[in-house]
Amino acid sequence: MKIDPNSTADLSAQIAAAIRDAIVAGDLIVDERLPSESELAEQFQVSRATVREGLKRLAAQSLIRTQRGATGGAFVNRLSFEDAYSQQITTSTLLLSMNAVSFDTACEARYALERACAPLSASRRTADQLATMRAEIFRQGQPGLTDEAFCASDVAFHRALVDGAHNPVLSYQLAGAVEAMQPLMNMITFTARDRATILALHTTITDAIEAGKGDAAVAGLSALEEETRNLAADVFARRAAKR
Amino acid sequence: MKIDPNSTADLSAQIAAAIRDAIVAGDLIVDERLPSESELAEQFQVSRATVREGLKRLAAQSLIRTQRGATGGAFVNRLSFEDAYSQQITTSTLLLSMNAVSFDTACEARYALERACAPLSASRRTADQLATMRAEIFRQGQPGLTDEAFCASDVAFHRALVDGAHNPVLSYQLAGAVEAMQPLMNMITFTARDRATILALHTTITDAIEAGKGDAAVAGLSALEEETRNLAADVFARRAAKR
DNA sequence: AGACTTTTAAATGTCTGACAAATAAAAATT
DNA sequence: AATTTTTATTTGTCAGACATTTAAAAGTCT
Repeated sequence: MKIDPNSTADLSAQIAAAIRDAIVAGDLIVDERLPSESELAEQFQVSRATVREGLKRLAAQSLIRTQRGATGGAFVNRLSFEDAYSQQITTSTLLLSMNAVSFDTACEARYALERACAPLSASRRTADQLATMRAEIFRQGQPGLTDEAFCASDVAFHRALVDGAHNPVLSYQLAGAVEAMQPLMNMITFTARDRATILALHTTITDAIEAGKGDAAVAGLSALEEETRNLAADVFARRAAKR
Repeated sequence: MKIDPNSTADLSAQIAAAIRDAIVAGDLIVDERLPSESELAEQFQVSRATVREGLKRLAAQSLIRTQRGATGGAFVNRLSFEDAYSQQITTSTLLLSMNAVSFDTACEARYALERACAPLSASRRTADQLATMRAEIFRQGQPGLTDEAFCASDVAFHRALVDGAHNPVLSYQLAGAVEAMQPLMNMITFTARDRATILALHTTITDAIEAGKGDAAVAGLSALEEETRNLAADVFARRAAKR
């Protein structure tokens, strides 16, 4: 682990990169303790403050965790799926909001990915996941539900569908795509008729999943995608007309 | 933007969270300049060192960038797809290597996602992307290619396929899945016969993409998935037998 | 007046040294 | 032997200083 004294980059960034590389390369293994901040400072020939800034960068990416006290220090962190989820969601959300990604583009990506899960979910979903989907459908039918609550329930429904594939890697990837769409979905106001249409499609999809018919679930998702895009197009058209 | 003086969490983490929330909520917009470190220190009632540690956390996530000099400071960064790619790849790679994700699970996720792109790619790919795919196939046929180079070319091939969908959100999601598989793929040694089989499937897929036949491309990817899993199973079986 | 150079001010980057707080091991006490 | 106290180690935070970079302001020359 070395840093380049001729580089113009911040020392703290170089230190973070050096340690990160060591972790990715497997030179530092999970739960291994890094040298103390003072020792690292001596190793890299920098001050403790600079080492700390480097370590904070790594902590922000959940690559290390720190512990105070006599036997404390910085430890290589086992990146959990949960940590990765939340990072993914933050990143995806900002990516969409900052880059003028069109609703259609985001929607297309989301449903394409979700269709990839459907056949797996149809053959593997647990009774529990199926029950969650039914419960969310029921909730979505309750009168007096706010648009935000409707969207949140929608996310929960799709989350259960995705988790039904029983593939943590897929769930992780999809978490970003599904959750990042929520702010965009929240811009839509759902009429009672819109909700009824969506509900019917959710039921179609759930029935297909229950019956183990992946193809039918995929078809249902495609119909839902079209419906969602039409709804959004209406909203944008109305908004444009107002100006 | 406030921090909770009763919280036990690190002050630098709280500061980072407060600013991150402000960015996600849209209170701080892209390219907006944050107050200087000294001003933030006064606002949060902490030392400048603590503020800096918080800012470094945000910089590690590409949420801000800093500039030195008279008109410098910390600016809200427009999270680019490129930045998001590389973060995704690091995260995905570590996630797989640290969590004992089976080859089959990773492989299944990867090909499921890739099949989601295939129909879009079949209808939208540019001539350029098609040429890239053909070029990589040609490279993969060269004798004397190392296993690592073969894998790298494989990644480039699939990358072009995914980018053919012309959906940056999909490309971003897939970047992680495809690249994170590479270390796993590198564990496999490819015989000449294996390579020929893979090459044939790559050609099948490319032909389908060129002809605009999404279904055929999907079928080709499924065949490739099976082939890949069989190869891996052989490797693991041989390795187990050696013990 | 305009072009060039010098100065200045503001900001981040780094260093030093100190103290606070947490924590586990070692030592002392009951 | 069990409990309490002490000690050492480590991270978290602070204060102040200086280095470096940068752009604007001031000054100088043609």
